[in-house]
Amino acid sequence: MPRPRQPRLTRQLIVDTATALIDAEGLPGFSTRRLAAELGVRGPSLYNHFATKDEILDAVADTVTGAVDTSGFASRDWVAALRDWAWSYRRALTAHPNIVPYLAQGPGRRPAALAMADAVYGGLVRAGWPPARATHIGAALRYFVAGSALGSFARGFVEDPELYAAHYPHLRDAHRLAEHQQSVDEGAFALGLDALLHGLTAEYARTAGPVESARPSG
Amino acid sequence: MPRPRQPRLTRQLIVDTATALIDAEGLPGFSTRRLAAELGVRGPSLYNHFATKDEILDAVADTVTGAVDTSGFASRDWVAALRDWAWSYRRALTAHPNIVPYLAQGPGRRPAALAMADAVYGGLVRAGWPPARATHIGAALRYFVAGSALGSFARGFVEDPELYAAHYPHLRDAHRLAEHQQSVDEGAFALGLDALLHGLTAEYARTAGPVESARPSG
DNA sequence: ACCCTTAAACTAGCGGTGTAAGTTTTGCCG
DNA sequence: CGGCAAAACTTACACCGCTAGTTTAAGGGT
Repeated sequence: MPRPRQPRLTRQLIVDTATALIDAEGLPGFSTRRLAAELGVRGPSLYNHFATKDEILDAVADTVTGAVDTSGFASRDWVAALRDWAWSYRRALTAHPNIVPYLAQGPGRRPAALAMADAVYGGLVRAGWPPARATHIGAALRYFVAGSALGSFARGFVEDPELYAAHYPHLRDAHRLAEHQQSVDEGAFALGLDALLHGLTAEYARTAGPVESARPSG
Repeated sequence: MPRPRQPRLTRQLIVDTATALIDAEGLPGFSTRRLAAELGVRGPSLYNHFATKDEILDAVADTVTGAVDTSGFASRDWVAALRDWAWSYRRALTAHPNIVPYLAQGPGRRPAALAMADAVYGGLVRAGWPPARATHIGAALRYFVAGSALGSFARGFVEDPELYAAHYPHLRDAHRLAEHQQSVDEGAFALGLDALLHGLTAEYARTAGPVESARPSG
């Protein structure tokens, strides 16, 4: 078949369909041939629009990351900004959990991830954190959010009571976790985030300060 | 070739070789044929010892998790125990970073991961944390450790200054992160862990208490 | 109005993957 | 010592990412 009157594929259409496919069938079920079939097309046609499969995945990941809101760093104090950002970040990832293992490996060349890192780092430095500390804080929060979206604690447990009862006495009711999965994960996230921010606030009082009153000695 | 005088393969030998191969070439470079070649064998022979490739990966992941030390929960206060565990957990994962994306998806049916979860949960409950809180704390710490081992913040940046300078003003020196990768990641982990534990200590003072003096209400 | 370049689909095919099926020979147990 | 299970093998299937070359339509230049 030759070139059609109207192009059947667009980068945008490919990315949207890929996102839906990954959401529906997971990363292992996502192949270029399968994606092409979903688009009514023949596989290699995708390579007219993307150079590699990873480039498609990067575009999907970038779209997901693009939904994260970092506007708090422009308008609120750093603790509130971090909290808003972390929750927004988490919501963006849990909306498409299957892409997280790919996405979590690093910002790489994805512009949205870089813009996010830039906004967080800039906001923290503006709030008076030393640059090295700002990097650490951004990384630590990213660890926590990515980990929470990736390894849903509850989802990992198998629904087979027998498996646990025998050998792991404290986990006797672990299979019930699957029922409360969302609430367990959200509760753990809320607790951990609050604890993190609490600890950072204490650290801030000890070592950092507003930009206009730079600390006198190193 | 028929059955040999002495079996050439053992589950243990397969797991060890698989671990080394994954360490050396990463998850994408790990295939059953490649592993078999490394063992001087023909590919399908592995299926005499493991049912699927994932079962091999589970065994590798379980061995890695088995190196995590949870003994602190038996001998130290809960804060020190959590700290020791988190660092041990992190060391175990960063020793084999390439398996982490697979491992981080959940404990599943891997006994070492389940034993670890059991020890942490039990230790926290013994220390006076309400069961639901103990679950949340274990999960939160796991998020943080898995996230830090998975998405090394520094490793994710590309070594191309131009890429950042143009569009992300605050990340102008991001490419330098690659040079200090280990120190950035460890610093971020140390900061985040301390903050988490600080926040949990405050929460403990507010809501929990030793088992022998159970709170009177709610 | 025509040519020519480029775009966007196609088909064919390469080397690789996980794994199922069936074969062969050995070691061990009754 | 007969027979069965174990552990290697070969063959093969369906799928994978991706390359190469083909075909035809779209669109810009003269």
